[in-house]
Amino acid sequence: MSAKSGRYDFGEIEKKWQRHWHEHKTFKASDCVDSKPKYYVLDMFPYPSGQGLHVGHPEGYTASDIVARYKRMKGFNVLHPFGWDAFGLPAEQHAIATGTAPDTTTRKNIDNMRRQTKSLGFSYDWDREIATADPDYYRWTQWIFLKFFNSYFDETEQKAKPIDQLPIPEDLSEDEKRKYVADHRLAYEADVPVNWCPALGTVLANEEVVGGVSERGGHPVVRKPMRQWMLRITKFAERLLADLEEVDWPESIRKLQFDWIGKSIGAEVNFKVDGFDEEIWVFTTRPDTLFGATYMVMAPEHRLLDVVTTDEHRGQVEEYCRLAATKSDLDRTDLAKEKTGVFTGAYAVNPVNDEKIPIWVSDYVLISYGTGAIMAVPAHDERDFEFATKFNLPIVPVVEPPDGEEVELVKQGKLCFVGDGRAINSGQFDGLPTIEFKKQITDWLAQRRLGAEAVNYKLRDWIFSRQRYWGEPLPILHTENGDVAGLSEQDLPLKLPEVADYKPAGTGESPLAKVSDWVNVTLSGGSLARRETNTMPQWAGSCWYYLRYLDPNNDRQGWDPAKEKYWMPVDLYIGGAEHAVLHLLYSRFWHKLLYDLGYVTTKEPFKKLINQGMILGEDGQKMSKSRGNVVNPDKVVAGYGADSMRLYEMFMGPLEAMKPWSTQGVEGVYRFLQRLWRVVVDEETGELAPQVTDVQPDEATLRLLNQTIKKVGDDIERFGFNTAISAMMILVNHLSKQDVQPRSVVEKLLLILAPFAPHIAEELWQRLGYPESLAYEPWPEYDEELVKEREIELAVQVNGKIKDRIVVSAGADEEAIKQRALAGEKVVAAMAGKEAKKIIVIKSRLVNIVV
RNA sequence: GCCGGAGUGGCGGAACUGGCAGACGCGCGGGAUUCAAAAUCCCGUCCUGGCAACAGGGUGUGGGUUCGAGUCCCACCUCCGGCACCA
Repeated sequence: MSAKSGRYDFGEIEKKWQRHWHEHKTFKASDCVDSKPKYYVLDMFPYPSGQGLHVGHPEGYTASDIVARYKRMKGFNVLHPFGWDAFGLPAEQHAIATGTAPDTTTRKNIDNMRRQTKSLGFSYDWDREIATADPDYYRWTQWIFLKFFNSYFDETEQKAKPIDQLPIPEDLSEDEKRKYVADHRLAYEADVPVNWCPALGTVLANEEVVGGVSERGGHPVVRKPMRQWMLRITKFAERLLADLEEVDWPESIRKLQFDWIGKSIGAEVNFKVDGFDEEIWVFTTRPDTLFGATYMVMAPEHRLLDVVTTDEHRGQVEEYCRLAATKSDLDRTDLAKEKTGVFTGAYAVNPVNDEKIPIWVSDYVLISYGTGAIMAVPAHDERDFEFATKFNLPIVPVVEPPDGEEVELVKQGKLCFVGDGRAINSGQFDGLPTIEFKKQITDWLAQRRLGAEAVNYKLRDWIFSRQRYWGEPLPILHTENGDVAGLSEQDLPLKLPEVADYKPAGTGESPLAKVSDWVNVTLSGGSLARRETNTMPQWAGSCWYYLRYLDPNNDRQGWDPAKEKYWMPVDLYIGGAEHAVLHLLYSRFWHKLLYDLGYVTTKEPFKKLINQGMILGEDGQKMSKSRGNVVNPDKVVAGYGADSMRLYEMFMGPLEAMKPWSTQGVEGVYRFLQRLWRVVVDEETGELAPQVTDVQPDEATLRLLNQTIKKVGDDIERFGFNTAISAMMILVNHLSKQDVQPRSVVEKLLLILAPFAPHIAEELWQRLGYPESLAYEPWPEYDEELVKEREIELAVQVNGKIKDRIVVSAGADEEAIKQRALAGEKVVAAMAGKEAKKIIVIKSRLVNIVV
C-alpha cells in the first residue's frame, strides 16, 4: 500500500458518484416543465450483443452525454434516455445452435451491456429504459403496424387517412370491395422475389447471400417470389424528399437519402405490339429520343413477355428467364458486366413513326423499376449502346451534341452521347433543343393518349416481414373465407409463444408456423382462423423508440400527446453513419404516418443529426475479433477509469472522423486528470491542497480562465470536443506551475470539465466544500473584456517573410503600429534602404511591408 | 463507373470569415529526483545546413489569383466511405 493516501483513486470515486446519481435520481427528466426550455438528446440505441459494448459505442454516447450535461448547466430541461434494440438475428441463430431461448440470451446481454454502459457514468434517465423485445414495448409497435394496415393514402391531399374514410366505387361486389380496400392499405401482402435458400429452408437477407450462395454453408440461393407483408413507403416518397429541406443534418446524409429515394421525371409511352391486341408501356426520362428507339427490352419477369413471345423463340426465352431467376441482384449487375438477352420474335410499334422495332428480353431491365420495360435508344444511352453493339442492333442518332470533335462520331452512330443537344432525325421536331423537345413530345403523346408525363422513384415499397421467430409477431389473422383481418387493439400485445425449437419450418415459413396451438385460433363466432406467422424486421422497433422514451410506462397509450407536444422533436440525434439511409428513412416514414393520423405534432422526428466516426484498432485496421485488435471498454475503465475513457474518446480527434485507438493516448488524458487532482488535493494527506486559497487570481491566470470558459462553451456548441479538452489541458498546465491556486479559478475549471469527466469533477467539487452535485450548477460566465489580450505580439513581414516581432497594446492605432514596425533594426536591414511601397496592418495579427 | 469525404511532423490531430503552420496529446532525446526503479517535474523535438547566432525549405502533385494561400480557383494523384444497369 502506498504511503500516499490521497492519490487519484478513480475506481472508488467513480463507483461513489455513480451510486450517488443513481440514489438521488440526479438525471431524472421531468415532463412538461414550462419554466425551462426543453432539450431532447438521443443516442441510437444499441443491439444487445453477446460481445458486449464496443469502444465505438461510448464515442457517440460520450458526445451526447457532454451535450446533455452542458445543456442542464445552461438551464435546459434535458431528456436523455437509453434503451435496447433487442430483436435481432444473432440471438435467434444462437437459439438454433444451442436451444437457448432468444429472450434469455437477450436479457443476459442487456444486463451485461447495461452494467458496462453505467460504468461510464452517462447521465441517462434510467427510469425510461426500454427494450423493443419487451411485450409492453412491442405492443405499441404492433399498434402502429395496425395503423398502417388500417390506413390508406389520399393522393390529392398527399396524406394518410383511416381506411374507413376510403371512397369505394359504388358498383363493386362484396368481394371486390374487400379486394379494393386491401389494395389501398398502407400495409399489404404481395408476392415479391426474395432470396430463398432451399437447402436451409429459409429466406435470407441480401447481406447473407454472397456470390449467389448462402454465407453460411455455401448453399445455392434463388430469387423466388414469396408472399410478404409490405409497407407502402413509396406513397410518401415525395414528402420524404421535400422534408429533407427542414432538417439540420450533414449534407452527405441528406444527399444519400435524396439519391436513395431517386426521383426522376419523364414520360410513360405506350407501344402497341405488332399483331397482338396488347400494348406495352415504357418509362423514359428522355421522351425526346423516341425517334431513336430501335428496339425494346422487357424484364424477364414482365407480365406480357410470355404473351408476346413467338413459338419459334419460346424455348430460348424460357431458358433465359429460368437462368435469370437463379441470379441474385448482385450477379445481375456487378459480376455479370457483359450484357445478355434474347430476341422474343415479337415487334413493337414506335408510336411516333409507326416503325416496327424488335422486342428483346434482358435482365438489364429491372421489373421493379418503372414499367419493367424500356424503349432502347442506343445512340443516347450507354447501356442500350452496349447491348445494341453486342447484338448488332441499329443505332440511330437523334440528338446532335452542342459541339466538339465527337459530333461526327455521334452522327455516325459510332459514339454514344447522353447529354443535351438539338434534335435530328426526328421529323417535324428537328432542331428543337432537348429541354423544349421533351415538353413538346410529352404534350404530343398526351393529346393522342399515347403517353403522359410520369414520375418514378428508385425507392421501393418496404418488405416488412421476415420468416423468423425473434421479432414482433404481425397482429394479423387469416380467416377461413380467405379474408385478412387485423387484430383489434384490445388484443395487443400479441405475444411470441414459446417454441420447442427455433429452426425454420423448412417451407419458407417462420418457426412460428410449427406452433399449432398459437397459429390456430377460434374466433368469437366459432369460425376458424390462422395467425400470420411472419414477424417484423429488425428495423421495426427502432422506427419509433424515440417516442416511447417520452412516456415509457404508459399502458393505455404508446405515449401521452401532451408529453409528445412538450418533448418533440429530438433536438440532437447521435449515431453511426451506417444508419444513414435505412433506419433514418424508415423512422421518418413512420413518423409521417403518425403525423397524418394526428399522433405526433412534428413533421420530422430528428432536428439535428451527427454521425460519429468509426474507431479503428491500434493497427489502423477495422476492429475485428479475427484481427485480434478489439479494445474492450471494461479493461480501459478498469485500468484508467471512466473519466479517462470518456476524455480520451473525445480527445482523439473530430467526432465525425474515423480514427485509430491508442492506449498511450489514454495514458495522456489520464495524466492530465492526475495533474488536475494534484492541483486540488494534497497527495500525501488526501486533504485539500494548501495552495488552494481564496486569493485573487493574477491577471494572466484570469485571462486564461476566461478564454478557456469561452472556448470550451463555444466548442461544445459546435461539437469540437477535442479542442475543448486541449484548452482545459492548457489551463491545468498553467495552474500546476503556480504556487497558489485561486479557489474561484479551480471551481470554474471543475464546472466546465464536468460534462467531460463528471466523476472527478463531482469529487473535487465536493472536496471544495459543496454538498450538492454540480450537475445543475449554472455554466460559468466569462468576461468578454478578460478574453481579449491586453498586449499583442505582431509578426513583422518584409515582402511576406517574417523578419521581426513587435509587442503593441491591444488598442494601438494603425499609424503607431506602422512606425513601430519600421523602426525595428531587423526590418531596416531587410528593407536594405528601399522605400516601402505598401504597408498592410492586420491588427492583432501581423504587419506586412512591401518594398 | 457515379456520388460524397479526406490528404498537414515519427503518430493522433490544431490553425476564426485568406494573415506568425504544427496548439494540445502521444512518442522520442536530454536532465532533475531516487540506492535503483516506477511515478513526477524541467528542457528540447517539422526538415536541411551550422557548435551557435542564423540561413534556406516546408501542409499530396503541378499551375493560378493575392501584399500574403493549409485555407480560394483550375488540372491531376492517392486513400477512405457509399451507391451500383433505376432507363
